[in-house]
Amino acid sequence: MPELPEVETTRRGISPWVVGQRVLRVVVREPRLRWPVPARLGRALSGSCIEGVARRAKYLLLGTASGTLILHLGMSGSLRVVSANSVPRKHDHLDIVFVNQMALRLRDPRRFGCVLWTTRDPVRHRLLRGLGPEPLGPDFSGEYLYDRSRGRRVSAKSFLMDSRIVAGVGNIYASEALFSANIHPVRAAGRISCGRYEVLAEAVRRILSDAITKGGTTLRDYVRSTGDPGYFSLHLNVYGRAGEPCAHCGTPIRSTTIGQRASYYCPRCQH
DNA sequence: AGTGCGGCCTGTCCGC
DNA sequence: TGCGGACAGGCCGCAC
Repeated sequence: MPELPEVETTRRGISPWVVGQRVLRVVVREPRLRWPVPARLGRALSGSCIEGVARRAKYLLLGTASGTLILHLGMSGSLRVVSANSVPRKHDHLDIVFVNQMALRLRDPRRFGCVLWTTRDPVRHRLLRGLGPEPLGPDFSGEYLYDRSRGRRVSAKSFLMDSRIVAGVGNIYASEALFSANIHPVRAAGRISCGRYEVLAEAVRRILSDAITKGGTTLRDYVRSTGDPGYFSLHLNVYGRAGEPCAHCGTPIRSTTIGQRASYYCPRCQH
């Protein structure tokens, strides 16, 4: 499942292969993603150069002179750079074929991802305009979380996963960051001190940054004719470890459901 | 406004 | 061994 670090690693992995390339055509084998792939995509992109690949939250933004391709990998999406004539496998839904006979190929078995086109400033697109600050950007801090959380009764975990509060913190990283900051995931967001939010914000930054650094070793996997990008394995302290001893105190890790999401925490360390 | 939840999908895992 | 069913999971969009 691509979380923010995987999306950032994907961005870095494909950038050298697509930036500056001219689009020859777009091949859509399966338009039924989360939203239908726009029929005008081929017309819009063909003949244009990809000028840059940016990221906002977990959205990838491929910029051209006339508009921006907005791409989300959903739960199961991946991008590879392949030879344009390589045979697509099952779930290879879309190719952006370049003049140099390479192609950017989207694979997404569960089709929770999306491919959209906008001619406006992409950050004003309805999917992006309401997003909170980037967790690795300058506007994200403990003080910011503290200010936004006053009066809020939602759980700390739901608060941290609310993309309007901070963009792109997924289920795994929310559990891990809360564990690192010793904050119980169901504690009301409005009842956490500024100092504890400072620790939490720093934990979010550190955990995401470490994961991106680890992803750097897999960059070459984004370019090959077969196989998938190898998502890196993280060292996880609590996620998926129900029943296992806490690394700090040995108490068995517990799992519960918060906002319909699996959540993991140490009942002794987190409060 | 804040909060909770339904729904979209398929691969994987479990029990029979 | 094969099969059906439950489940996971990002996140939008709706209902209250």
